[in-house]
Amino acid sequence: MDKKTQIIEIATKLFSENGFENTSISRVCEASNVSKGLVFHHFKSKDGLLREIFSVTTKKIIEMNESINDEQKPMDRLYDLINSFFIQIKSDKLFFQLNLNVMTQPKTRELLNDLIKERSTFILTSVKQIFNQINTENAEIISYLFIAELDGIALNYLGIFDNYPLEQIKEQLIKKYIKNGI
Amino acid sequence: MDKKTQIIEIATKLFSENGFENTSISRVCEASNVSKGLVFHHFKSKDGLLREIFSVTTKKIIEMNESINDEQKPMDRLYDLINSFFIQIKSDKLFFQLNLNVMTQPKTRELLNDLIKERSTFILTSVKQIFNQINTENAEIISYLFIAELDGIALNYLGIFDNYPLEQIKEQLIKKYIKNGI
DNA sequence: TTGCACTGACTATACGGTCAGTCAATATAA
DNA sequence: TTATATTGACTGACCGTATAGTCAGTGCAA
Repeated sequence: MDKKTQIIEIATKLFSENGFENTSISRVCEASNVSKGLVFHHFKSKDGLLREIFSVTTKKIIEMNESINDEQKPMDRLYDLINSFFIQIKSDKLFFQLNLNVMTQPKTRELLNDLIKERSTFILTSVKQIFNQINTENAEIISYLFIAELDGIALNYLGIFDNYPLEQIKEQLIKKYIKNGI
Repeated sequence: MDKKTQIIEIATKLFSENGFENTSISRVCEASNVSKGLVFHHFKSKDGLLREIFSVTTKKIIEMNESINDEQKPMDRLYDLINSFFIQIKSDKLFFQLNLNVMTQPKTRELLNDLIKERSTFILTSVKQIFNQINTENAEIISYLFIAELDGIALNYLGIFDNYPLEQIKEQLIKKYIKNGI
């Protein structure tokens, strides 16, 4: 494998597990069997490495979204969205962990500000599109609330509550958004 | 003012503004006109200082809740809860910032694990009590979702979206929980 | 021969934490 | 009242360590 890609992958894992500030470049080098010089050859700084990681992740999110965007009915797309969110949050905890981590730390949030804006705009637009097609009143505000709900669930599940009843919460969400008319 | 209290207050402010990992004890000392030795005289470590800060904050939350817990109707209490959340989030951004920060960083989350559990249990219990009195079906899950919504709103408002339409989101929340029957 | 991925020893700096000691206030004893 | 002992808040120089980042140089593919 390309060593540059390898550095990105290992760094993503370590940043997720230990947090960005608590992961030194030396540890990344150790874990990926690469010299310190090489990291700074490929990335202009530790901050630059994080930016690249965040960009790569955003690309993945966009690709994933495009692959789902079939010609389904909007209600089914919403259902799929909720389902895939809960699947992801269970299987890829670290990914969510890292994103929460960098978005809630003042320094990294500043560093990634433009990339965060770019990503969140994309997500808002996608969700709003669905609610618009469902013909929801107040689609924009409902979209904001929907995103807040998912983010809040991720936050509470990953960082706050023990024995978080994910499955029941998912059912409740589906009931709320799919079965009732919001 | 007591120098110990002063250290706690200044440290809270700096940790909130710059993040825990990005605030050195030296900077805390500078800002509060106190020697390094004194900080370690009062607190056994930097981590210990953070734990004390978090504890103090939890105490404040509990006190605040108890002062609200009048003999109001449960629906009014829910209304008050939502309102005071939105007032707080606007006026005390830094406070929320710090709490999100320490709960999403692996190292600090570990360090504060027991305190986070204690606080979140208290919050869940308080909210569940209200929904129980309203006679909500599935009060526990509804409580989890309600808390997730508020946390998500805080996260999105403080860390993700520009021009977050707080006021409209508040109205929508009230409509959902108070005017409709959830 | 040129260019580029790659190395690892090196530097400057900043960090958390320690420690010997100062000083003022309080308690004790005469 | 006066002299002495004890406490505990407080200082700042100091220490070992770890960090991000540099750079002169190596080896290899085109």
